[in-house]
Amino acid sequence: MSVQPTCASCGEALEPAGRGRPRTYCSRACQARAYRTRKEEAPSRVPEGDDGGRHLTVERIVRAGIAVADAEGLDALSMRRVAMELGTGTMSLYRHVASKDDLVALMVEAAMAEVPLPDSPPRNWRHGLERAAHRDWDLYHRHPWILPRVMVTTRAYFSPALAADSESALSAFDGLDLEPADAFRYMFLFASYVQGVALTLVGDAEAERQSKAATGEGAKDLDHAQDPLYEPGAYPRLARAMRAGADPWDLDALFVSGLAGVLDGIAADLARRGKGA
Amino acid sequence: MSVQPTCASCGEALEPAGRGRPRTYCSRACQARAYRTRKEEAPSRVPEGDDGGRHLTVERIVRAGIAVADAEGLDALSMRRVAMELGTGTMSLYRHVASKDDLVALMVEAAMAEVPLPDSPPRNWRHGLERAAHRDWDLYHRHPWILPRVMVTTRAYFSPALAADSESALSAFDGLDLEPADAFRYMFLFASYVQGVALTLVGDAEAERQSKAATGEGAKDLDHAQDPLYEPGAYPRLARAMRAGADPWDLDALFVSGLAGVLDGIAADLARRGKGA
DNA sequence: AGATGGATGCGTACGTCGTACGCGTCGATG
DNA sequence: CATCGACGCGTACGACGTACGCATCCATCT
Repeated sequence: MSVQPTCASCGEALEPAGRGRPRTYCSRACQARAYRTRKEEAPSRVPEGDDGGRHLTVERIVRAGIAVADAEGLDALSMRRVAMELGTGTMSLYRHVASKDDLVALMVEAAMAEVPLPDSPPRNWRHGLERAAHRDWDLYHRHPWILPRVMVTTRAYFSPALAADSESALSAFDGLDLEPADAFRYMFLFASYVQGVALTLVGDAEAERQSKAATGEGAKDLDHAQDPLYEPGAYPRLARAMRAGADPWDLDALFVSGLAGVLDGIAADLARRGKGA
Repeated sequence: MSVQPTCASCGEALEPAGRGRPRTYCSRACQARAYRTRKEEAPSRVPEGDDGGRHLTVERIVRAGIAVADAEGLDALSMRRVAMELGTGTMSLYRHVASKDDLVALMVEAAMAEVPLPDSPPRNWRHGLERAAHRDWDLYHRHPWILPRVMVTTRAYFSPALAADSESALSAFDGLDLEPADAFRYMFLFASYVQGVALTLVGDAEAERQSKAATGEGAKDLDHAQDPLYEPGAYPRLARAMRAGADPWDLDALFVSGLAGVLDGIAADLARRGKGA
């Protein structure tokens, strides 16, 4: 009887998994099963509707976690902090959540479920992708902290919400009779761009929260004086670009502008393949 | 005399900065100055060439840190670990490095400096951006751990290497007589895409290292049986795409394919503005 | 030669984190 | 009324970043 940890779903032995965070499940299949069974066995003591606030549930824990992450970033999320928020002991959380990793995964699911997927078919593929892009953009605006998690999800974890998101984006090409591999390539280009911009958005949000906490106010525009990025000299082109235009950091405008470029690129490839639509 | 921390460069008071990691410098200007002075005052005791290995220097520390991060990921990087690698006491590192945050910043600089920027002017803007893209791609292949840092750098930190990278990419448009703001928009689109793909690359690298550490071998293709992403059902389009083609996870191929799309998009916008080149 | 003072190495200690373990208490069921 | 599983949580351990202060070394100046 060694101290080897076991998969929270199938109970099989689970290697310590190198130096990274300890794993909770042994495979994506196991994680998916855990989600399913959790949803099925929900009504335990309280008949589900009753949420007076006394009883500790997964939903309450996840909600509290999301509140903390929204307000103060993923760095501020600790099990002790969530427990304090709920007025319970730290270890009580582990009755409902397998690990911190698991909690964050559940938070991502819940946060993504909050922004609905479009349910009507798009007018055309371009409209479909634009809708999908703005949905994601909205998501990252509300919950910037989901990005670092998304970035690891594709291979290591399984996320129903993320899969549904991809599925929805892919459905934009439904009528076009594309090769599945081509549709996948387009979606990959599209999703990579959106996530790439999200990186900047998240970095901005983080920086803004930090400077807000430090100075008590949103220091949106610091003293660009002696900021090396704004001084011509080492980076003349960059400096010119940073000073130019209204505000190169109007991320929303940059996002839609770049998105148009991405869609134009896809359109060019579609035209080359004779699938105009 | 309070316990308030001070900026490592200008010595000014530095607010605790919310919940995030404690800051080391009070502004990008201060960080840039710290880099400059550090480079100037380098020859202290040992005349610089002598690197028998006995003496502790910033370079040795940074090299050790990079080695650890390359081999085991940023999660495995701790001050104690770096010190052990160098056979010194943990706190000795702080004589040469202001904080862990500072160390990571220096590691990013060193890692990026290792892959040279092109020094000849590009044949045309497309060639210039392709060169830049492949340089970044090479970078993320060698040092996946720099991405989470890059993602926060734009606003909160200043990185000479990153600025030089952007400057180099911008130079692709040199002959075209573009508005600075337009060139910036193109670069933003381009960089966002590259970073977005890098997200997937990094996630893959992380997952691979974990499964390698766990099973002792690179489990490149797990049992796709009962993997919910490969089973038609909940995600039919996605499942079809995942099964389709040779290997949808040939990231290098996906990268160049998507890059072509991005460049086509930029070309379309250039043509619309009558700047064909 | 001896004194001095800054630069350097590092041991100890504090407060944080995730979480293993085990005890106590409850409520539903026999 | 006895029992037993589900639940809440107090304590403790080994990681982490790093503040602080002492010891040592060497270049310099008397």
